[in-house]
Amino acid sequence: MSETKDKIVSLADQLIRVRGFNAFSYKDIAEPLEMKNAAVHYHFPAKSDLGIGVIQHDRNRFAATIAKWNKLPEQEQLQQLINVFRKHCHAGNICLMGSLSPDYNTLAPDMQQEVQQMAEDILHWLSQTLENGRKHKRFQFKGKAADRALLIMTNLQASLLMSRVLGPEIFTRISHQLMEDLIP
Amino acid sequence: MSETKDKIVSLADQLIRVRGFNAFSYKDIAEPLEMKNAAVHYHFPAKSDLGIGVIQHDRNRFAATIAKWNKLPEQEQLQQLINVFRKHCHAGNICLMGSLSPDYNTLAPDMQQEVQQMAEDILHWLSQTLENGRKHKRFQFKGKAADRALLIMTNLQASLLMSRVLGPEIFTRISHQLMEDLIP
DNA sequence: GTCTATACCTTGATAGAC
DNA sequence: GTCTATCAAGGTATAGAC
Repeated sequence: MSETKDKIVSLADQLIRVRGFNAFSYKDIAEPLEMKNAAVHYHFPAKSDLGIGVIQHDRNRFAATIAKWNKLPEQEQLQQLINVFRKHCHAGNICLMGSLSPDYNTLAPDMQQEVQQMAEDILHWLSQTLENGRKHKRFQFKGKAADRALLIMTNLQASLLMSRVLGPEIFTRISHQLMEDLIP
Repeated sequence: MSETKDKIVSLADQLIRVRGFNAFSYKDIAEPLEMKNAAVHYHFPAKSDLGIGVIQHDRNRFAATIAKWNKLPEQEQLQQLINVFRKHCHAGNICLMGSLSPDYNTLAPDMQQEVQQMAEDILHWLSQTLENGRKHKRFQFKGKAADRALLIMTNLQASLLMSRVLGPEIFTRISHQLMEDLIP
């Protein structure tokens, strides 16, 4: 990936999180990078290509990140995930899923599929982590790990949405209570 | 509120939930109602006026609805709320908060304030209901009722988002596990 | 309350020179 | 790879007749 392409993806990622996929334009990419509208279209012909680029970049980064956490005890792995969300929260950002899923119906099919796979990625990892943590007596919870992963995932995702409206202390309260529920 | 105004608000409500505030236009309102673009502007001069109209309509309806539930035992009140969300889910809709909070940064200040108040409305009611339910031994949960309300609210809100991407069984799993956690 | 007509802007996207 | 130039389409919003 060229350096320019990389900068475009980074900026688009920010814009999606801060304003939403349907609320930014190629102009918002081109201007800060001091290039022309058409130059952006050279790298990403259609807007959905740009969206897909952003998601794939995020999925790769996520895969690399959880690989680094691999040896940590499960409760610390989860805490690391929460820290990632906290950083987003204090930067005023929401997560990609939280931004793209409301717009899902307006997205091109190939971009929809990418969103779907991103959701499956993170749920799969979280289910595994919860399951292992329970096995090692580091977590306690009722029901299936996959269902618990859904609950925690929705907590984190929507906590960023609510924080945007009601302030960042919302995130703190949610993440603390969530951890307290889980630790024996 | 005139009948026409009412139809406009209903349709705008649908469009916000299905496609998002920044992804529908006055044309999408005017055409199905067989009127002209300008006629819609007569009722709602700016798009933010329309957005505010939709939110206020929803807040009023919510207030009327919870008043009707007032005499029910708390776990049934919560189940009623879940049923409302389930209906949205199967219609392919998300909740207003779930749709408007990602777009929050792009909204006019007076519309932002309305979104904020809507969030406070529902959190206030849910906190009270949880607190009363715990007092009457119909609910069990750790921590403050206000924090628990945040967890449950984010579960419900984001369950509609995830259902849109991964299918409606996501909502079923989340709402069941959520209730099971809460019932002694 | 609704219409026609229109002003004015931004959008996503393309063609072709360099 | 980036540019200038341009496109058609669609957006919000307003003026003024009926």
